[in-house]
Amino acid sequence: MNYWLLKSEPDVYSIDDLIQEGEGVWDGVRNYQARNNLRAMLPGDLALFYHSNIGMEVVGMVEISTAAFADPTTEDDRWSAVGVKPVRKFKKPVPLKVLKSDPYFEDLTLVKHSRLSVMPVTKAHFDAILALSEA
DNA sequence: GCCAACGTTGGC
DNA sequence: GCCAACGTTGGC
Repeated sequence: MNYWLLKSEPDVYSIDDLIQEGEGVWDGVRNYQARNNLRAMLPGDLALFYHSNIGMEVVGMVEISTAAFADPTTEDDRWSAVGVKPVRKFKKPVPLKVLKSDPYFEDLTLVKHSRLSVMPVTKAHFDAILALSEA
């Protein structure tokens, strides 16, 4: 079981959009490192859902429902997509500001490499963010 | 709206 | 294969 963080601009695709759909396709990734992370995902893996630009906070948790397949938004077979299902939306989202101000998260990729859109998260960090969402 | 960080492209 | 130019992302 692996843990991840998925980043999306909410005015393009938000956690509410995913909840409304019931199941979504995480596509449109055009970065090799992010794509490699998508390809390492397995059904049942859990991911945090982060809203970039607007909100700038971790807003919920999702589950990977389908392992990587060809990205349907392009003919180019270099790119991959995965299926995702909502698990829950946080009552109390966890702002980037909080993660940045806590030394515990200084190695979190979201903090260190803010441009990567699909990244692995350690179980410890994952659990700590869940705990903050309930604090 | 700006700009730093970073990835990609293309000329050499 | 290097690197300058350029485009994009995303925080501020």
